[in-house]
Amino acid sequence: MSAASIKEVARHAGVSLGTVSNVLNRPNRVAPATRQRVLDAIAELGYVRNDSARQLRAGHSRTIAIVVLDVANPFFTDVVRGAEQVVEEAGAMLVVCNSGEDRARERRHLELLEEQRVRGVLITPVGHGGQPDLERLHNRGIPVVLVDRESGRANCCSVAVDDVLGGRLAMEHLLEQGHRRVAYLGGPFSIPQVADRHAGAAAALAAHGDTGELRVAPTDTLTVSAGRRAAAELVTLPVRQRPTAVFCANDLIALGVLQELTTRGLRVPDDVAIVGYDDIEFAGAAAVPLSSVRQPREQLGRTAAQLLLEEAETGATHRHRHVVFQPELVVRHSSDRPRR
Amino acid sequence: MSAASIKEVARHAGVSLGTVSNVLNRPNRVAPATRQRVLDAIAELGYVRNDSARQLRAGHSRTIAIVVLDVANPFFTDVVRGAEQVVEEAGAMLVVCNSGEDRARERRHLELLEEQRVRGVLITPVGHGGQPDLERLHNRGIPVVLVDRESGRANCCSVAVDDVLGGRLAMEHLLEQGHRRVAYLGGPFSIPQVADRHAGAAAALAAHGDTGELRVAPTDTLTVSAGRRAAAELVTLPVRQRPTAVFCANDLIALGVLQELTTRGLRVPDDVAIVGYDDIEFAGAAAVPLSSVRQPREQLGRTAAQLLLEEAETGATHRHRHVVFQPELVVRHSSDRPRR
DNA sequence: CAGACTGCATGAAACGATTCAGAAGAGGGT
DNA sequence: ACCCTCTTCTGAATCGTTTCATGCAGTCTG
Repeated sequence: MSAASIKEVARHAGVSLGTVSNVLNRPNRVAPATRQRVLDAIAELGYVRNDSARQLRAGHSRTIAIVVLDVANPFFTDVVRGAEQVVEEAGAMLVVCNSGEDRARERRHLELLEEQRVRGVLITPVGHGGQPDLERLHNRGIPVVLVDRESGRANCCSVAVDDVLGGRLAMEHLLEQGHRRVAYLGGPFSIPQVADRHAGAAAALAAHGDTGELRVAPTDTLTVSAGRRAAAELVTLPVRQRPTAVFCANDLIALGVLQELTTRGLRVPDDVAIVGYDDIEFAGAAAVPLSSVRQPREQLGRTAAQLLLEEAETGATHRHRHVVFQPELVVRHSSDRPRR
Repeated sequence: MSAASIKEVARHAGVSLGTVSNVLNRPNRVAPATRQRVLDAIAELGYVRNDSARQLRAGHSRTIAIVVLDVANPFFTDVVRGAEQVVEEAGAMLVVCNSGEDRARERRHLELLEEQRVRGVLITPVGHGGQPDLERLHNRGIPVVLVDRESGRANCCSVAVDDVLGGRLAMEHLLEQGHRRVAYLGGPFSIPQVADRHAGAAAALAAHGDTGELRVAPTDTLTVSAGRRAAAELVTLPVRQRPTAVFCANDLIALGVLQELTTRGLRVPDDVAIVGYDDIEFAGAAAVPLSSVRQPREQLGRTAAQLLLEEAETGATHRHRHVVFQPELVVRHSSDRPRR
């Protein structure tokens, strides 16, 4: 049972502590015969390294943490998968922590991670990210990379996706399909993504020159049912004022809109076209396959992890970088040119 | 920068090591005045406990790991959320590891977790769960709880959901709605869940007495596109042989079926009724809201974590338990009684 | 053959927290 | 004065690993 230490391995193999350690960490410094004896002893005793002792000595662990707003959100799960690839390649371990959009839980996680002397932290902070908690980590020499947040003038790396561009792409596409009355559904606008996507759409309309209208139908959350409610309201408009297309701040809203419109006998895309955002797995599997703006989610995770590892290795000489990815529009049927 | 140790705190406050430790761990053993001086020193130096040293001394960590087959699967994310609640309440930390259905990665994770001397492991193992890796953990005194796997005669606790019952509930419901030709879509049957759900459905049909048919349309995966393909094939049957209802091994398949049938002009539920399994978030938001068998996913996670903590505390005297939860059928519109 | 070098093995010191036997001092009782 | 008890504080020992100065043979060089 339990707890065979390096010392017992040494005794068993008839060598000293240091030699066993060398076999483990610099095998080629040890004569083959000796090495084999040690390896046999290890196998026989079922010895397993004690990482706590290692870390204590090393001053830090080899694990990297990612703190996400919601483990169940497909956006984050894909980011996690991306980060995982890079971290594991580097022989480290990725642990996933869930803040659940709760500042207190976020703080508690960060405290525990700090106690564990993690090698670095990837985080999408609750709120905008000017947290003093993050500041503290940084001061303590623990690298932090912001995910899907602009760090502004801040003192850490960040990876994000250009949401303004995403909004523009969606709007340009709708304009090309001939739409001139478009609604933007989403909210709250306190979420940077929601505001940016709208700003992009508005900019595209302005650049287009033609007269045209971008009506904003704010929602209180980014959920399917919020989408349904918003759609129900749009439908009450007189036909001549009713938007011929809607651009939704995310796919959940878009799915809600699709569902509500269909229920009320409006055809998508012939009566109302829809473009969503995020390209979640179900976007393509909806009753009418949904056009959507896709973000390079795994890529985001991979890059974030790379930046972190880089910073962890170079240390003080590190120069912070801010990587911004470009989203792409995936055109499916919900935004086909209406047949009239 | 970095690394204020307990020793420096002691010097700063003019007390000994042991006193600082007491302030941290048994504050009431220390005179209030002294305690305050120590706390001030801690605040001033920005001291943070070093968990590695703590663990080294204690012999084990306070983190609990959960190893899941797929971080992106809504089933597991809910289980994680449930486990989180319990683990955090107990003042421990939950780390999520992703095996991605890959035995090698699973093994690597377990090795690292063992090196870290985690307090316990919740796991849905790749395959059936007779792994020697798990055996090793157990021998080393690290409690293991199987999630969504029957441990058979095995030497650890387990939590699971009765999939046979779930299959029965779905089938009984369809029989009640008057269906006599039903298809079961799902696969591969090597997945215990797929086989059990079918077994339950078959049992319900047999118990019903009446003649009736349960046709099996095996799929190679449990995805939306697999569902579409299977549905496309069903549609080619002569109307008199075509099933009037399908029971799908999970919701993704069900959504695929719904989509394909709709595309081909068949009405759900009037021409074909559908019952899915898992009750994922999108089940209720589908074009036709989907009837589905719901598993108590968070509950599963909570209970698993409770069993684990219990075992970690009681130690050798622990008696393993196997908890089986009952699923429930959520009836929506995809299985409404057909109007004819 | 002295001196330099190489290859291999050694074991004490350090990392930082916890624990525990016991010292020091205060107060009470006789 | 003496013995007890109680509270409060002390500091050495300990956990398991890594590192590094050191030692010991043997080999090569001139």
